[in-house]
Amino acid sequence: MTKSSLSKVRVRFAPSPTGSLHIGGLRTALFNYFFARRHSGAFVLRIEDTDQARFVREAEWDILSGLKWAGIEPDEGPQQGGDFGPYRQSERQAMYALYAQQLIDEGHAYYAFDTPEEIEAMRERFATEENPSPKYDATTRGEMTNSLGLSGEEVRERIERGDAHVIRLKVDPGGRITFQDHIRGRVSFSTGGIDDQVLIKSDGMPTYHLANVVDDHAMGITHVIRGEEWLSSTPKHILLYQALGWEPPEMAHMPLIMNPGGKGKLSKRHAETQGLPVTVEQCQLAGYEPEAVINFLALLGWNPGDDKEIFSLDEMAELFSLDRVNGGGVQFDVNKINWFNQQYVRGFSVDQLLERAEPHVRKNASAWAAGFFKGEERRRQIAALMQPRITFSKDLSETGGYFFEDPTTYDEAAVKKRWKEGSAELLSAYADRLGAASDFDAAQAEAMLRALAEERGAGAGRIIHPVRLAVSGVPGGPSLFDMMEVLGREVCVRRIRKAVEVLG
RNA sequence: GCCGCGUUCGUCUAGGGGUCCAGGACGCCGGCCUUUCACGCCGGUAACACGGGUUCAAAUCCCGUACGCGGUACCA
Repeated sequence: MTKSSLSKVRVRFAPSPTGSLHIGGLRTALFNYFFARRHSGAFVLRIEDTDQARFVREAEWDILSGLKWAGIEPDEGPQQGGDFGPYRQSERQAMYALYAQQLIDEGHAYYAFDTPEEIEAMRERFATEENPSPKYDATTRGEMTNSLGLSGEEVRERIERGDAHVIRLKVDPGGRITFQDHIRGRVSFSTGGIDDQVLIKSDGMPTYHLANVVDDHAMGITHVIRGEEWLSSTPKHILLYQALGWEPPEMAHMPLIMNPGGKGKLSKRHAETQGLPVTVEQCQLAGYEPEAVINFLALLGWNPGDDKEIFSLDEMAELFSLDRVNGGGVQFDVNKINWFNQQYVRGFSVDQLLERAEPHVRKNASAWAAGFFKGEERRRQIAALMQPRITFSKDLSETGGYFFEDPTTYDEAAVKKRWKEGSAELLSAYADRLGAASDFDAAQAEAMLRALAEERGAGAGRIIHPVRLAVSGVPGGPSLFDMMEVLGREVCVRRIRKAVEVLG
């Protein structure tokens, strides 16, 4: 019986607050969240702020709001509290110091006084072709300044004097660490390849390794689900669990999201050069719907085994299983995430679509954006007409401006193709009839147009296309007559006459 | 360099000894619908990294090679 099968599942998402929430991080959070929900467990947020140099004040807020946007709020965390707090590592320092001391007392760890320069010198001294980067480990620690070689007296003296020092784990090189990874199966490392890991840094802060192990244990974490970049740290962590006399949690290392092309982890730098949304913030700005983003992210490396692709958060949480997560890295495909977005946009009710578009429209200062908020019913008509033609809800605020403003230019290629000899005359006649008609709606506009075409012995297309051009300025868009009805008679007549004047 | 993980259409994947001359989705290309553009529908393109085993039978199991990625910090 493993520990996890006996106790309630507890997982954690443990980002360090160094910047905005990366979608790779969101995906890790998502998988943890799914696993927790699937097993009726708890999803814990822990902030790993032990690196003072890289700490970013707003990052914690950013992470939280990113998770909230995605719909996965933690059950426990710095904001929501919980029985295992505090949830920021900077507030748990005393605990790390306590266990570090215990490790020293029991001979599993030692003080080291070497300066970075001295360590660098050691590396240079022992570097060979086969081993270009020697480690601080069993083979070299005898050469260094640490409590293993110094007398107890001298160690005490140095510490009291305030000499900079760290605490290192004493790794026995003769062992082998083997563990069962839920995604990769059996994974095995020789301890000979592991250096004497720093546990407490000279500023008194714990390193990731110590803090992580202590907290996962103290917080009752049963399953560690994290990115593959941690796989080779896992034996260090298991060594720590052993030294502390604790049972390690279950492990699962997720495949990484790679740049398009497969070169390296998806990076912010890459995002900038290729315009990819790499952070939650960028996703929001680009107008992605959260449902699309989480659906896309979840299916990167995981799938429930059938052909279905569109899943709600709840469905995924219900179906999720670590056994169905693949081991290989996955490339970010902007086409696919756009397709997901389009699927969700198309599935929205008109009111939902409008609701999603609104914040984006508000940022748009154009005259027509102002017009967008004028008539409720009209806005709904426009949204309904545009819905099958857009990928992002915010496209409502970026294409289809002709619903609000008269076109000022006419698509050149379309003019060349559609504006023929006689177009001007036909359009003038059509405008006259529209103006004189007793009624005006889509059906009327169409009937009049077709009647005119027939009278003149011309195909309806000879009028439809130039009218579309006159009315919208562009070659594509919703059904011409629906569009005309929404615009209203006066506007249509005005635009047609204007086009006749401009295009001759 | 060393250690670890990975490798099915361009991409995300199904499949885990016979049902696979490998299925789905995105993309791309054609067609239908529509006198627009989309949507939708129909069709097409395209893959088991390579080499050895094991087996009556291998995409599936084993070994090796290649390639990719990750790690190799007082960063997480």
